[in-house]
Amino acid sequence: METRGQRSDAYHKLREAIVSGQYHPNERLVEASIAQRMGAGRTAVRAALVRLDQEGLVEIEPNRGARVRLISDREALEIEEVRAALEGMLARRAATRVTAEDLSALRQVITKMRERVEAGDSIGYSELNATFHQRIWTAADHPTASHLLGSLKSQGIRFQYQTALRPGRAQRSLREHEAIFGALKAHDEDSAETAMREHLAEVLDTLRWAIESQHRAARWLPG
Amino acid sequence: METRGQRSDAYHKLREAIVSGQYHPNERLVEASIAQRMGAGRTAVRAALVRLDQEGLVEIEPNRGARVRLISDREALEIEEVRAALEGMLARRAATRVTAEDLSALRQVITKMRERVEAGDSIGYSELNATFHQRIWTAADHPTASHLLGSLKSQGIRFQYQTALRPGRAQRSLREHEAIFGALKAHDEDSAETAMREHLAEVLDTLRWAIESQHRAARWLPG
DNA sequence: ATCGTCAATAATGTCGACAATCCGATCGGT
DNA sequence: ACCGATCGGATTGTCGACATTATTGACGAT
Repeated sequence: METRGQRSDAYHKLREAIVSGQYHPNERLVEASIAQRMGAGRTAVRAALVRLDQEGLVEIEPNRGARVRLISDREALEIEEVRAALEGMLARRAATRVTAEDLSALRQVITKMRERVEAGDSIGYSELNATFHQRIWTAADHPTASHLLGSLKSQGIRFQYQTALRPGRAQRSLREHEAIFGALKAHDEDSAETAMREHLAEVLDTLRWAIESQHRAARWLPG
Repeated sequence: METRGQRSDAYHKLREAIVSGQYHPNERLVEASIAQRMGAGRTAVRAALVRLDQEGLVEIEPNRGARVRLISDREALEIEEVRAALEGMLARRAATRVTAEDLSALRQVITKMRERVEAGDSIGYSELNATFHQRIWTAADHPTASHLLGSLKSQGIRFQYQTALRPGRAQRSLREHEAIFGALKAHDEDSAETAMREHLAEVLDTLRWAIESQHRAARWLPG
């Protein structure tokens, strides 16, 4: 029965396409073409767009259609700030809840991170970074916050690798992660939260630097 | 020339109706009847429901329709935790950004709060409470966080007045607000954040108490 | 050449109809 | 009386058609 998996995942497909960069910021999202491209009806696509709009990934202007929402520099910084506040809280919670498996998984991630740093592989490092943080989310066992963080993350995706460009950042970042790990291992709530906050404060600074240096570059090569 | 203001505000209307308690948790939301009741087409109502689902106010089960989402006790506590983390950050930001008008507005609110406490008017106090916090949001000038807080608040609406039931709570709450105000007035970031965090930690405790005492009551009067 | 007007086109917004699905009730067998 | 199958009403899901609205480009007046 029904070989084709035509479900209501127009939403998931479209979301994935946007997050993975197949559609660029400000690019128009025409219902008909999307519908055709992913073999769904216009109705389903419309519903997906409404959801994505509510989620902040897409912007719908009445009678003018939908486009991929462009996250401004300022907004990216705000997102990072929110992330810091939320993850600080999660780190605190995680400190009293991490299981042995969590800790061993985290330790493994850190080991791989160290490899990546020594290999000078920034993007590999960034990905491990993401899994490290997400493991803490699950350890914290806090669906509400995790959900929000996931949503914010996909909005900030455009800035994901920007922070890795700063020279020497990876080494420092690695040390910060080790500090977080240590606090979690010791089940020390306060240290865990502060370590996480300090880490994300650094990230925030680095992001500010990246954005600033981007502006500087744009001024040299106008157009 | 359309005298009737039939716009796409099916969403706003429905949202307001849910938040204001016209529809109870778990109540079914039948597209046809809602459409009729608010003079919109089924299409618009459908779109509104999708948005509300994404927003967390409504739950759509495929082929089974939409109902007002019931926020569990656990979730209410999680929401309050997130709120604490976010508002702590906002208080810190506000400390360096409050204007003279902000401060005078806050002072006024506190004055009215004191009146309400002395009059024993818990619900009047709760409303002032909301305006106090929201004024801080605007002072913090942080759209991303404010937006999230607004959304969370409407989800937790069911528990809004629960915390006011605890004896003596209002007096303590008032003192906490005064502390926050003092820190903001002094433009002291650290104090502002800690004051806000301590305040919301108290609120969280009170909420735990309220939920617990509710359970206790339910055990005595089964059914 | 510049500006405004207007038509042609493309895309969105909305409606009605119908198919698919679910829920409850009725009915028959044991 | 109990249980499972079956039918009917109610509701959701989807499609196609059409009206509405923006956008583009051509045209003509100044």
